[in-house]
Amino acid sequence: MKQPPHKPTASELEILRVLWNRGPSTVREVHESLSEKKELGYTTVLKLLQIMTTKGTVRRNEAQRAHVYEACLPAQQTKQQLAGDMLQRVFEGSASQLMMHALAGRTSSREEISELRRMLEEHERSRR
Amino acid sequence: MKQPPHKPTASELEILRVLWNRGPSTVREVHESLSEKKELGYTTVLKLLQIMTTKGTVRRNEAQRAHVYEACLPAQQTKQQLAGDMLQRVFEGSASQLMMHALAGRTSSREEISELRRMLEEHERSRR
DNA sequence: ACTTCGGTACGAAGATTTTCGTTGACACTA
DNA sequence: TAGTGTCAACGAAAATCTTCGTACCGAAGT
Repeated sequence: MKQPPHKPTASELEILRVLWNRGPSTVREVHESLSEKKELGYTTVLKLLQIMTTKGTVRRNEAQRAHVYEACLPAQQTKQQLAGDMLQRVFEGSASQLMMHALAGRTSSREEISELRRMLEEHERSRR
Repeated sequence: MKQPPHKPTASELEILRVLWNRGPSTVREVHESLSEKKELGYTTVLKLLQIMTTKGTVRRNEAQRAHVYEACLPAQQTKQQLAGDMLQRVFEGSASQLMMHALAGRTSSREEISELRRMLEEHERSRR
């Protein structure tokens, strides 16, 4: 069966972020990367990766003794899915509402703001 | 103990949205509102509301026989928390990335875009 | 008084997530 | 070859979420 892309859980997302940043990695590598931030057993990471494999979130290459995992979908696609999901579930599709709440309560640098403006331009241009 | 505001689960969010839209409501009212979208038992909603009460997500007024529930926090605050959380967890704090992915793969109306631009103006103005 | 209706409370089952401990395979090395 | 370290597989426990069935309670009819 062709399953729709699963929405990753919080832990799965942490792992995906490592895979996106590092590229294909072994369990050890993912574990080391995550350990910098918080304590977490090696087998915990292994199990997560195994589950994600059965879900089709990641695939693995077993050619080496230490299997090498990589995300099935590009970061772009999953991030877009997550953002779109929240856009609907929380902000009823209003992107400006989403942005307003994301920006509230933080100080954005001048660069951030001009980047936002640039992105908006671009989006508008490509729209038609 | 003073608990930090809980991040609502998917189901809790659906309920919160009803409470935000309708204002203080009875279980029946929430249930009816949710039933328009999907089938869901009355007691399921009741239970959820009870759990949310113990979590401190909602509070209830028991003056009437049918208790009246309302969200403890204003929509604005919870939404801000959710958006900020995703901003960090998925986009490592980059608002422009968030916006790019939120806008990708959907056609935004001209109004939506100018609304975004307006927001950005305002945010920039209030920044200094 | 008896029944019915609209409500709460409670318990519990099933699903999913998160976390590890243990076992056993394999390979390197002293 | 015995010992040590690295790895995957598996099972399982604990926590959390989601869903409802059942029991019980009071008010309103009849």
